[in-house]
Amino acid sequence: MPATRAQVELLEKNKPRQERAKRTYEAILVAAAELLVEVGVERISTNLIAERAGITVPALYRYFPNKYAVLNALGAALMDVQNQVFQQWLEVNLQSGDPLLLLDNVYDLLLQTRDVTRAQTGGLEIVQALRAVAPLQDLRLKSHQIVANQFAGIVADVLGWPMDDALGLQARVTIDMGYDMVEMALEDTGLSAEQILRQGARMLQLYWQDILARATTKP
Amino acid sequence: MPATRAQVELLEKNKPRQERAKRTYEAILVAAAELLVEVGVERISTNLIAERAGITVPALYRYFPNKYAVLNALGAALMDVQNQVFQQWLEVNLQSGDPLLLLDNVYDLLLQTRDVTRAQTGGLEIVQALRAVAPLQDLRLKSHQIVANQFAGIVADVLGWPMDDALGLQARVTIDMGYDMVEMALEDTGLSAEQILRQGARMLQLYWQDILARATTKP
DNA sequence: TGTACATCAGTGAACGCGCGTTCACTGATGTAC
DNA sequence: TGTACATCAGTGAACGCGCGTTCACTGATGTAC
Repeated sequence: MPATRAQVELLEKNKPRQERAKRTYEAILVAAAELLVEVGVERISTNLIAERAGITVPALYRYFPNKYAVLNALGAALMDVQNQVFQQWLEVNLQSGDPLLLLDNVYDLLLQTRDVTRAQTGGLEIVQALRAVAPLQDLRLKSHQIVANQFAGIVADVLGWPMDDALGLQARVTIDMGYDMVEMALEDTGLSAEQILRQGARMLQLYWQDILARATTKP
Repeated sequence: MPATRAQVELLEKNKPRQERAKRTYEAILVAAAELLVEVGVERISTNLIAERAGITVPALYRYFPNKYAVLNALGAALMDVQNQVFQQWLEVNLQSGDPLLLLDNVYDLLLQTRDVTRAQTGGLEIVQALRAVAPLQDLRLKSHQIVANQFAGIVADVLGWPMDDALGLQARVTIDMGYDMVEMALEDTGLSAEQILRQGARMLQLYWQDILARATTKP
């Protein structure tokens, strides 16, 4: 039964080789992002995307097998910049020598992630589509998994802890909650995004202080 | 431009009056929930729903003006049972006399919310649809808002605090993160839902312990 | 520096299908008498 | 207790439209010589 949902080809077909093709490819992604905002996931279509991109439909089919592949490309790009923000945040805060600095700067990370997501046209709508559209769900889940593993690895490394299931789960919950906070900050425009993220950062900070406290107390 | 997204009639048309009609109405909701799981939000249609419900399309139109109204009814029902779980949890834990008991039983609340969401066919998919489909977004946001206000009111009441913006925001972040944790527990079947919720409960617990500690320290 | 030509990129036209929506209608229900 | 009838519930048929997808094709690009 879930066969209906999972059997969707997401891989891109021909990679653009010439200059003109690269512009077309980009135009497709830009058009798709705009339409995601304007009409929503449930109404977006290859016809609509091609028209907005200023090309004919068969031109789109040259690069993408269907609309899910377009959304997948959009989603992959967003996951990528989000991951890069995390990566860079880790590096900056680790090279200071004091790993506990990470805890103090969670708010910065959330804010930067918010900024980078908001900067992408349809950033929020892309994340929401990754959640709601079955063939795309793996992308977000795997991406969070990777970031969480990296985070857990560093915690284990810095503190000399074993990289066990418990740590893995704590890292995963932390990462997912972080992204959820950013999503919340973007979803409800009636609330102050900064204040939400400040509370969220505090929550994660307290969580890790507690994890650290328990670990150093026990042995 | 967002006019394209917002101008969707969500109100139901004729309420079912006779017995037969009530069965039809129910069959529509059941069919829609099943199809949400099987084909997803982007593919669900009034045609599909009517066929699955064993009625003709005009019969569906008798009760709902479009598919969004069907999803809205489904979403409203789910928000309702989730709110009832919260309501009951509050009552049970407050009548004990010690309001701090609430903190110890956050895990129970999360677990119960998970259970009730999972019990509804397409429970997770409904929540995801409420996030991703613009005309439905208000339903989830307003529902969380109401629950958060109620929570803030009780905290203010029990502890004799002023019901200010800060408290309101803290309550709102708490509620939203709670639901996000439940969603996470249902989304990633590769992880133990119970362990996720245990970590999530711990996070919220530490957060409120800190809020309480700061409040009682200051004056 | 010029051009022939292989390859890449995009088009126009066409298809069958499922979509949402409306209509005048038939049939079912339940209650007033 | 029986039935006439107003109201409620559901049908069949029809519509125009946008959807995804494919085809044989023309046109653009860039590089080998």
